[in-house]
Amino acid sequence: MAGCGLHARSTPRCRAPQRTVARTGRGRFRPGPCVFLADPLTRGPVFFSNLQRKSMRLSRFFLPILRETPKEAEIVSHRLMLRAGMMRQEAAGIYAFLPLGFRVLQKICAIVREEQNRSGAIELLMPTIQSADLWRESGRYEAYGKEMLRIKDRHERDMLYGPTNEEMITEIFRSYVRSYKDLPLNLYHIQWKFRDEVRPRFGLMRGREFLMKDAYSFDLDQAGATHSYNKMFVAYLRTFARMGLKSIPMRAESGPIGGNLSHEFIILASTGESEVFCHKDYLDLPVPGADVNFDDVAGLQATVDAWTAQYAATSDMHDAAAFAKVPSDKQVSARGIEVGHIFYFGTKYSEPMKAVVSTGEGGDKPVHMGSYGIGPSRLVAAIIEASHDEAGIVWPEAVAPFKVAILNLKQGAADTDAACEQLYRALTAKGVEVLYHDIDERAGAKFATADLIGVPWQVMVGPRGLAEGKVEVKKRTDGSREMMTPAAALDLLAK
RNA sequence: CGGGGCAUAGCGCAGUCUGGUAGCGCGUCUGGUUUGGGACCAGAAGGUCGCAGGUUCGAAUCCUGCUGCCCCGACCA
Repeated sequence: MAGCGLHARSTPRCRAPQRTVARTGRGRFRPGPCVFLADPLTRGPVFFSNLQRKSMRLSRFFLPILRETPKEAEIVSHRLMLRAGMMRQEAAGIYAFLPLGFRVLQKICAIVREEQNRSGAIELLMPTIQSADLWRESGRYEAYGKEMLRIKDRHERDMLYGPTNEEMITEIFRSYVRSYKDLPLNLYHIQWKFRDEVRPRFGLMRGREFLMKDAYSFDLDQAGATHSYNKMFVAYLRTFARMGLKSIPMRAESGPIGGNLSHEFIILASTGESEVFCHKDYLDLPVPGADVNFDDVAGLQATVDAWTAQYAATSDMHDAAAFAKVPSDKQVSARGIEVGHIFYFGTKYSEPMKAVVSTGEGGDKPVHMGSYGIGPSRLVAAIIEASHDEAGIVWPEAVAPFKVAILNLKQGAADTDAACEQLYRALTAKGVEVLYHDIDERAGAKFATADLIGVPWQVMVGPRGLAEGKVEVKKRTDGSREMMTPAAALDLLAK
């Protein structure tokens, strides 16, 4: 399915941290309902920023930490998400996001939205349930197979839980758009999808229900479609970079349509599902800034060219001979996880579904389309795969559920309680997202919890430091710590 | 869909071979002592042993069927 552009075929192999080895398919991204949360670190539009509480006291939060790992979890991200109380499995491949996980999902969605919007795409929201008739028009109702969850309503009408939305968006487009003057157009939404995998596995990495951001572009001709494709290409580079990830676009199977306009965006993670091969230079290529001009056709093309000039392929597209031509000191073979997939498929749907526009020269012609997917729910897991250590998750600041954790090392003592309270209020007042660990637990337990849930900064407030008027600030990424006055900590963390 | 495994307290497990009325660790609750890397003592609560049949005086344990979940493979335009 084109929609499939959004995912991919796959063949990966997942290496769990210690021993597990698993294979995974690539190709999907799962998305979900979204609430949007403004990322305090970004410029750009902010959406519904007040829907989410900035700060929380752990005593009033819902954070079911597990000390031991449920045995069904094999890969790191799955284990850590369960232990950190981020999600819960409700059925094979179907998960509930608990508050902590939901916050991360929202952060991811917010970044995806901002970058989609920046590139000129427009958000709408299509339903999860679709009519089979729509799919009969494109011929995919019969072609899709058992992966599609088919449902009958009370009137015995054939319905389905959407695995993707090409048909629906094409139907919407053709209902309103008649002229080339309304092009180009790129519409996207972030919605739950369902693909009834034969074998769901690896937690969020390959579930059946998943949140997906899928965008669909419409252009008069291939040249226009290429520019639309390039816009998404650049938006994707920015999106993943903002999440603290190094993503590398890799040429993907273009399928029966032909052409070479399809790329998978792979992030490197030692426990990644698939084997990837690429030129080392990709690791240092600069990502376009927020001021990139998306209307600059030549400029965008130059950026895309730079990002596709060198060798980069997943194992199933790997060409050993071509890779051998890369200087040996520049050869990188690693593991990766597919987090996005963009695809140009021309008139595959517009033709059978008659999505045509007048050309200005008399007559109509089917529009050229492309579809572009990102899997926010899969990204939650992918980011953990790419960023964790023995103690737990290490969130990149942009997607962290909270920026700071305040650990009261002696709950109930007047001085530490007062210092924590003051710091909590001051940070919150400055808009910093804080989780105040105010439960009466031993210091060690608090350290373990904070490390596990991966909050970027920990402020430890204990009698020892307070005696000198100081608190200790620890950075989760490298474990470095420094004693400083509460005022200095406030300064450091609120900037 | 083929192959393998698991299902006993919230989580991790023992008990099943050799039927006799369910146990350990963690967690939870009470009280006390503790308090800078997952404390200690004392006490307590918590289980249709996945479901349904069968064998038996008696089934977590043996037999049959079913369901769910996990892993490997196939699949993943």
